Amino acid sequence: MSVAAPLRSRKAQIDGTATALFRAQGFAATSMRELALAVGLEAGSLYSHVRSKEEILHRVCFGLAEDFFAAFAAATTDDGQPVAQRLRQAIEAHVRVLTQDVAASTVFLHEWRHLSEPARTEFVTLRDRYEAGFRALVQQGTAAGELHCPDPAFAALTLLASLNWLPTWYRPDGKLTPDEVAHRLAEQLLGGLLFQ
Amino acid sequence: MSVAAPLRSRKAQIDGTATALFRAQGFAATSMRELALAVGLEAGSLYSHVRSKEEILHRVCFGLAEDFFAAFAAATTDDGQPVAQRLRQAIEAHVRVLTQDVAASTVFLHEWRHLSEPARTEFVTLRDRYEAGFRALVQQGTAAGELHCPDPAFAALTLLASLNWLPTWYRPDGKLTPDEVAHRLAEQLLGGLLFQ
DNA sequence: CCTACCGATCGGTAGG
DNA sequence: CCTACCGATCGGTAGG
Repeated sequence: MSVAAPLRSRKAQIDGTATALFRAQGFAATSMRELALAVGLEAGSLYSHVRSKEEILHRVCFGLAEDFFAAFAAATTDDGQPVAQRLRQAIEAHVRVLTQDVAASTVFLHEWRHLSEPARTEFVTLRDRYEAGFRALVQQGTAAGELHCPDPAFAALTLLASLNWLPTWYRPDGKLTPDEVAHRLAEQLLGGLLFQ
Repeated sequence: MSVAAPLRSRKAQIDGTATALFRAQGFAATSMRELALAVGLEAGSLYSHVRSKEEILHRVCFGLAEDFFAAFAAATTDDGQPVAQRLRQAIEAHVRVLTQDVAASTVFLHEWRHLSEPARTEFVTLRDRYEAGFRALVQQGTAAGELHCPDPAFAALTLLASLNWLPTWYRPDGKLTPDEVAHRLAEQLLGGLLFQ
């Protein structure tokens, strides 16, 4: 007795479609009826798979936060590499997560304010912690004499900021692969930080 | 007979308050009743000063577009300066417009998609033209051997992108003045483009 | 997963 | 500038 079958994939389909709609129109301007139509269900049926509209947003935002943390950790595990090299890898990792799912990234970057408390505060805390990781790298690099900048905290902030506009212009079907984009961005941004 | 008095300033007050609300919550999530309350009127009274919710958005978006164009033009009028210097001035001018009204800038950067046609297309056209101005500078600078980058169009795009995240982190009451922020950003970004 | 529906709220208008 | 109100639409639920 009872269901069982396509529950998992239905939910994933709903999340994915919702992400695309949230990206294109914003969370507030996207209605559950619109989502239902796009996914081929009646409005009320959505609630068999999803508790609320905000629950979808919550999953997207915190899911991507996990991706960013995992990518950063993998990119910066110390192999005795110079700090500048680890920073370069962190930049490229960040870009790769952004390019992997542009829609989800846009939602992550812009729509999180529609989370209600306490989720909203939790999210901001995560973001701050992530930024602190970059800040630490820039500070270490500066202390080690590998980077030169008047204010490491400012440099780290604007460095990350430089990357986060990417979902606005990046096209997955463009002529540059994600890795090429990541490499060029790192090159362009680090060129201003590295000695020489 | 008839009114006359505070019409102008009321409208400006409504625009300003709406801009702050649009920034904080997004256009779609901001109701006219909320705006009315914030401005000390009843909901219906708003429509004595304003034709529609979208009209406010239209004014903010296109008003700021004018500011950007004017600032760019003033910053790049040729005094026989090197291209790199004109690019630096364009960057600083862009940052100064952004810092001058962070709320309006945020709306300009993010909420324009809630414009309906044909305004939306007009807006995108303006943005493209503005970006083309930066692209031309980077291309000229590269051709003149003042800048070095593998792909001027890519560099111009990401350069501007780097600046546009500013409203997300910039605090008018921070320790850096707008001019200092503008200068540091230009320094950090151009450092990676300039020879040496 | 659908039908039918709830109360709330939306942008905007009429008439003064 | 207010009161009173319009039709539409919203997120979500009940009951099957």
